[in-house]
Amino acid sequence: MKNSQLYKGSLNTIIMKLLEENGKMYGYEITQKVKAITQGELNITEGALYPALHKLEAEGILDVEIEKVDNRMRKYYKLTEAGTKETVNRLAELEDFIRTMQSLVNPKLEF
Amino acid sequence: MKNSQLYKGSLNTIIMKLLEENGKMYGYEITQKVKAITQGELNITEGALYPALHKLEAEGILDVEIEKVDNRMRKYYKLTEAGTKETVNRLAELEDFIRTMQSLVNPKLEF
DNA sequence: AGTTATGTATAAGAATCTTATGTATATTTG
DNA sequence: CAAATATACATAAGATTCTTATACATAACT
Repeated sequence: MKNSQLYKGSLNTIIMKLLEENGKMYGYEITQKVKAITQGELNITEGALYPALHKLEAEGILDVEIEKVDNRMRKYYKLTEAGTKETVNRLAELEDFIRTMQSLVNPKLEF
Repeated sequence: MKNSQLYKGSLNTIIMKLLEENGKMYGYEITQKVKAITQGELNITEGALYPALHKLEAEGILDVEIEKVDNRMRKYYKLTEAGTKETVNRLAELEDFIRTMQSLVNPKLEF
């Protein structure tokens, strides 16, 4: 998704957070949204996104709903009830992670 | 290194930052230092650490120096000149990454 | 007419990490 | 004193995640 290896492992959290915020989204929409929010910093590739979405669906985190718009297929994903709960955990983990990395990189400061 | 997948890809940056700060360190020392700094949050496994050190050495980022202390072997690693330069880049990448993740998770706030 | 944008999908390979195992010495604990 | 824990390095098999390439299809722009 980026030249930097750091983004590895963060895709699921990103997807879940966006869905929590926007209710339902389709794959292509997610890629564009992330690109916009990060001002081009982060480009999610399809090869990473679609398998991730399928896996989250298989795990019961996401529900899917197919629509046809302008004669093109769209698969809208939204969080299940379990997915909504899990998102809370994932976001807490992300905050812990960021705090931990800050403490490693900036050991002098308090956060 | 942790139950959370988020730490994937951050090991190299962590190693390089610690070596930048402490001059030279050996593997086991790194694992203990990280555990201490993060108050147990992050435990680097040997299966991740040693291959990472070997690779950084092969890439010319690290130099190695073997010592024998208390009849036990220690391999001290330190940044090469190129490694020191690269560390600057990696830390900048980490800050960008953290900022980007913040903007995704906390889109209302400014950073 | 050809390129770009929209939209989803998968497969091969790379990279990173987990888990398990192996070797060896020193120290602590029951 | 024997056993467990700590110190110290190493690798191999497998899991997971991602990149890169490819594939299909329609819409819009140039």
